[in-house]
Amino acid sequence: MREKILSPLNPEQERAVTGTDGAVLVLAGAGSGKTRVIAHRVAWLLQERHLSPHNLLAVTFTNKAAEEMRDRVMALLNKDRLPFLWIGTFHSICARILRADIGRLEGGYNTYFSIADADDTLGLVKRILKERGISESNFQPRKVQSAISRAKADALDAEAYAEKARTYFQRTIAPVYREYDRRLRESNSLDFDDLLFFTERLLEGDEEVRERYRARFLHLLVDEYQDTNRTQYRLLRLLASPRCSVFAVGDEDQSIYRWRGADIQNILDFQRDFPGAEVVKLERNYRSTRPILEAANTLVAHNENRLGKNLWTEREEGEAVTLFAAPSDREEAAYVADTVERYKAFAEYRQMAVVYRTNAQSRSFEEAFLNRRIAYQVVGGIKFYERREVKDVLSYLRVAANPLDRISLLRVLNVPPRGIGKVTVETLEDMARERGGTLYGVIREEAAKGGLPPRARVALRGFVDIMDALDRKVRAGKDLGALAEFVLEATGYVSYLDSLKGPGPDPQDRLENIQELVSAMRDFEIRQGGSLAEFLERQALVSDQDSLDASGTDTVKLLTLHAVKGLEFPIVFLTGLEEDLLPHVLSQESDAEVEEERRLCYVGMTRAMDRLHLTWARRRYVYGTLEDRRPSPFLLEIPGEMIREEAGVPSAGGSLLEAAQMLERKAAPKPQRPFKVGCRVHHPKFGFGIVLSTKGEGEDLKVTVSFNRHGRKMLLARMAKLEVL
DNA sequence: CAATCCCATTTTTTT
DNA sequence: AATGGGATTG
Repeated sequence: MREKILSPLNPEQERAVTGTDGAVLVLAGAGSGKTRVIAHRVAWLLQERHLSPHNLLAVTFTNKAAEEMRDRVMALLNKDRLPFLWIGTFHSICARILRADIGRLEGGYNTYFSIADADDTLGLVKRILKERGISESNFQPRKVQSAISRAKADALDAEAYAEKARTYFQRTIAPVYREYDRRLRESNSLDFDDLLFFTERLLEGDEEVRERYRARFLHLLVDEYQDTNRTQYRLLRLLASPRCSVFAVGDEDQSIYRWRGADIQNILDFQRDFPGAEVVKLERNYRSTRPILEAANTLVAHNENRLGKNLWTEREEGEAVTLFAAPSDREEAAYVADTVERYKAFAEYRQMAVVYRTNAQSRSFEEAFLNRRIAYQVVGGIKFYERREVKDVLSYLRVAANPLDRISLLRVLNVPPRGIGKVTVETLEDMARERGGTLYGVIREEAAKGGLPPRARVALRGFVDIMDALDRKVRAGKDLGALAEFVLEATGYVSYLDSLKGPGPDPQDRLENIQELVSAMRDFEIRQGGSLAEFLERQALVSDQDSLDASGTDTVKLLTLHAVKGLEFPIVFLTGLEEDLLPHVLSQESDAEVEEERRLCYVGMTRAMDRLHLTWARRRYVYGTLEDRRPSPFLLEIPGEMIREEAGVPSAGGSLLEAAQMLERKAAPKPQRPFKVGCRVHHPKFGFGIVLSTKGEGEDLKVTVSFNRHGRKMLLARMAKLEVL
């Protein structure tokens, strides 16, 4: 057994696995076997150090990674179950902790709390802004949402935020934040940040709970440490007693979630935070050939803010990395599809991946693959559980599980339309406020009697009857699939979908999505034996990667650079290597942002085991208009001799030299089109801003600018005294 | 109250 | 290109 755990490891990996009981930081380069190190460490602790599974907590980045980790450990130990071993994402672990003890926090939450997703919370922000007459053009809901999220990551609740608010923006949204939290509270709902933030407050404020977990967890193992945020860091410190061993694995070169609050300083400061920590570097790469690794190493070496390491591989021989400059995005897709077909002679589809910066780029590839009948799967994108029809059905179930969930209740009250209109809803909300009762309670009262017009009352009655019947089925312990089917049937959802023809998604597709939901619920019931509440929680916390089908159908994977993290493929197409796409237009304000984009590129390159193909397009459709594109500056950071240029279509020359010239040309002043999307401008009255888009030309050139202080304005270029900076 | 039409805007990445 | 919101109409 001991052999099984240690023999597959190289000396550095073994040192990490068998390392001290103090803190350990494993700096694991791409493809150096970091997941393996955690799995083997867990197995080692259980087997050789005789720890109980009860004493370990392993944190992964996705639920899928958690499952794989558990499988690996079980295989190493020849066990077919390990029920007391906690493995999960920060969010799912926090949800679990809160289910047990959220009642000990102030705020009146109970164990049936719902988890509000990004869509729910955005809707909530919009409603609040509208109610308060705050202009959405100056306070974009998205910005407000992320400010609230940021505040929670900094452990600032609404009160603390209001106190600290200085800028006009902060002072305006402080009450919005307060109202947002109030609404979540009355809905017995938590957003993603709350899951972490509440757990922090619970552990910090409640000694008994804190000591319970501290006494339990003797080892904390954290994967992807470079992408933890400040709250997660504080949680770690709260959970770790002085005698607990913290084992963190990560790679600062793969930190790509700064925009979500991840703080690369966590990993850079590990040795300071955990004095005496042992540091193990894993620099041997088992994945890629030398040409691939060399190109990737050279690129990422341009970053300043890194610990630095030197990845090497024994796979000396290998095909050169190629670069293809396509005349257009269509032809880029055609090139990829053609190449996929050629590989198909000796490789499987599943061994190939097409990677891009933005989800919108998947389209041209989907079209090309559809044409050539290449089987593919888009990972992520518009997520399954965010599709409207799926959310509608889920919302019924959410109300059944948590009747206080007002957000879900308002969503389905009149879906499919049953005659409960805006006026009625407003009346009901007023009544709830006056009587100090819950919205759901008021609806039930008014359905039975009350002062509403008869038509509205009958409509309410219909809704309440459905919910009552659903409730009975939940209590009777009906299986999950049956619950979903009941919702469909009782609400007449299928014929409602039929009536939705016209623009928008094909009703047939929507129907299939719903059927998919029903079978996902069945599957969950059979495989995990889970309850409705467990299904809803799981569902709320799935990641893009969780949708990667394990069923093993042979498909080419299409996915973003973020979604591809942690995966590997024999053949990788890294596409859209263009200026303003990678690095993205919206991410070049600071060096830190550009460095993150460079890491993103590095992550994409290092996914490839045998073949890496880079592509870009000279012209591309962006929001429906054809744009001229330039190659990504990152391409010039990789020496020409490390890249072989593909001729591809004869008319397309496209050499690195040419790329260099184009970039030089760009550096020189460009008089003909001064207002480029993304460039900074100054206006005498509105101050500094960024050009969002342009319209028309010559005399009629209009420029849309997002000003720092004054929001979005559309200006006539020849009138406004706009100065390009 | 619901359906229809028109206009404007757009996420870059997601637990 | 596609989607969502707002206003308008039946």
